[in-house]
Amino acid sequence: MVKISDVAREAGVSVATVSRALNNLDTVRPDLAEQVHRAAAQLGYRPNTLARNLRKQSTLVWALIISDIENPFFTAVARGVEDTAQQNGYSVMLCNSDEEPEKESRYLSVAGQDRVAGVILSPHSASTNVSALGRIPLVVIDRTLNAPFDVVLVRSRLGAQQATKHLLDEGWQRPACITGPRDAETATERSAGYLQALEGTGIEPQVQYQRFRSAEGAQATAELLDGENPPDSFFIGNASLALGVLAELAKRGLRPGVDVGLISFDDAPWAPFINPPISVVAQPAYDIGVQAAQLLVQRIAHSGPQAPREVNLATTLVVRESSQRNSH
Amino acid sequence: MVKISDVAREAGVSVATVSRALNNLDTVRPDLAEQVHRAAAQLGYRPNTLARNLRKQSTLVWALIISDIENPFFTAVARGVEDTAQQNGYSVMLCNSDEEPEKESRYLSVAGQDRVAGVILSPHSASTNVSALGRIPLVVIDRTLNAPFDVVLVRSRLGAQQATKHLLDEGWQRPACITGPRDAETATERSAGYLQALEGTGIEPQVQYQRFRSAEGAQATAELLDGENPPDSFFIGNASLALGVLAELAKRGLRPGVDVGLISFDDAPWAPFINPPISVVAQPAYDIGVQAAQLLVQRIAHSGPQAPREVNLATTLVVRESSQRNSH
DNA sequence: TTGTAAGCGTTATCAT
DNA sequence: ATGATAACGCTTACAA
Repeated sequence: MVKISDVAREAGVSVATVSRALNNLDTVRPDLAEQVHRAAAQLGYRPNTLARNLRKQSTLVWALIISDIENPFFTAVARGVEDTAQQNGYSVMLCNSDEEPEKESRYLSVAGQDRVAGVILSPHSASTNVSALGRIPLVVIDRTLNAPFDVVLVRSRLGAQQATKHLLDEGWQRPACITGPRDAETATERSAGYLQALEGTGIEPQVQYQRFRSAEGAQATAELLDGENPPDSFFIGNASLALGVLAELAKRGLRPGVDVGLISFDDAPWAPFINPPISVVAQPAYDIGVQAAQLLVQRIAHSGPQAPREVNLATTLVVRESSQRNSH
Repeated sequence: MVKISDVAREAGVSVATVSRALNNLDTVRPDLAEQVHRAAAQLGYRPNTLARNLRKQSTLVWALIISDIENPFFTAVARGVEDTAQQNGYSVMLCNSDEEPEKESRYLSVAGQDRVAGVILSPHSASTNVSALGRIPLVVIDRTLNAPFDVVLVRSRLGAQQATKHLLDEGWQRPACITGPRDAETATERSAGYLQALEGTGIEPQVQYQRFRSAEGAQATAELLDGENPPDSFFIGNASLALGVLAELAKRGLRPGVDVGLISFDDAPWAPFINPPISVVAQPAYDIGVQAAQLLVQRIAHSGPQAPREVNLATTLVVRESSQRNSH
């Protein structure tokens, strides 16, 4: 393996000059720099990242710790992070905490140990302990933390309110809300928006808090429909829940967009293609990733203490057929 | 930051002994080892991964380079790889090549540069150049490479044949095949299985080669249905295509499982939940990840030249409603 | 502007 | 079984 001293010999300069030239430090004479670059190219020199890391006590790698890699929302976020990282010379190590606190803390610990340059985290809970990171810059996404860090959020509540209002505007009379567990901020923000939309309408709110999974969506739907005051439409807190709702409705022969109204959070890949196409509240997932990455780049650059920043992004109401009346 | 020499002083031994004790090399007296561990714990010693990497010229990180992070198949693979890596003390850096050769080669280059301990790759094409990896162990998945490496594959052709035969057994008369582009091995293997199933039946095969995307699935369906010999059923090469097919069928008022038969490769999360539930050829995606990871662990352990191994996994036919006649 | 040399914190070799 | 000590390949004071 050709190293820096080989390049130095070939170029007839010292290793320090080679290092400076290769890192484009403008304290080196242009012609010498040129000479060094030629020598490096000729010998096929590849800097040894490992040595560089040890010397600088840091790497050019980010850790992106997300809570569910099988959720299309997070994969879109990941693409945003990755593209932006790339542009800034970083690689990203994608870690899937699978909503398990132990996995999450192990990844946090590995990130600290490996001296990654920065971390982007969608925390399992607001009380997630990030002390293992030491002074490594951190950006939080999707949910807030009980500590002052840069964070990128979406206005979930507003999106939920708009979706529910849309249901009402379409003429549905009794919308219900099926969302995630009470201890998930994303879940409660969405039900809060739903409740806001119902304020002053005289409609009695019905909210089901379940885990963000298909089976639970089906079960919640069944309970609501079998209840005293069966809803005629649904605002659903995420795409997995929506699948379960759809299955239960199909089982009962209830057609979305005709017999029942339906709108869901998150624009899953399947939403536009199934029958009928599903109306959704789309989150700017890719952009969340980009914004978080940009905050991280800045945080790394100005490593001094700096007030935490918060970025809030808007959702988009995408009206397809499932939320309309008599669309068939 | 407390380092190995601090532990050495605290324990009253040399740094060499500390290193040996901490790495559980049984060449150290038990009581001394005990003493070292206590000292390390007391001081809160955390080994510096960066120094270790430089010294060993390798890391405890794998690169997993997949071609599409938004494809549920690959995310399931990723989970299998990650869990197994974890168990063996490795972290995994997930890289999304997005089917772009340039991204793929950049990741290959970063992996080589960063001296990762091993790489698992779903190559964009059979001629992907992996020379940037040097002697870093490599395991290939999903598609083969024009070079002798360990590989984990699925018996796609057999799965496709079974699916098509199932369509025939259900009484469908003219199944068509919609699959990926001709230069994708996974695509052609699936059409090959379809063709095999039709051999000797007197049925005229109809195959559409398209990109693995929803829009193309819709278009192919339209072309087939508007053709001279419209099919009465479809064997579809992957889940994205299937979404497009479903959309086109809905547009024409054709109901899967009643007016038309339908079975698709890949058990997407939405497949069981939509109306009607979709029959599929399920790939053992998680297990592919596990197997690939295990091959990699072994390859790393026995770094000497060793004959490449090939693991072939079977698909599972999952019959739901879309492939049946008169299921309603 | 350039060169010399001192680390960065381990692991591994070689004596003892 | 243990201890000194030389790498690993780079970056960066400090000196010139």
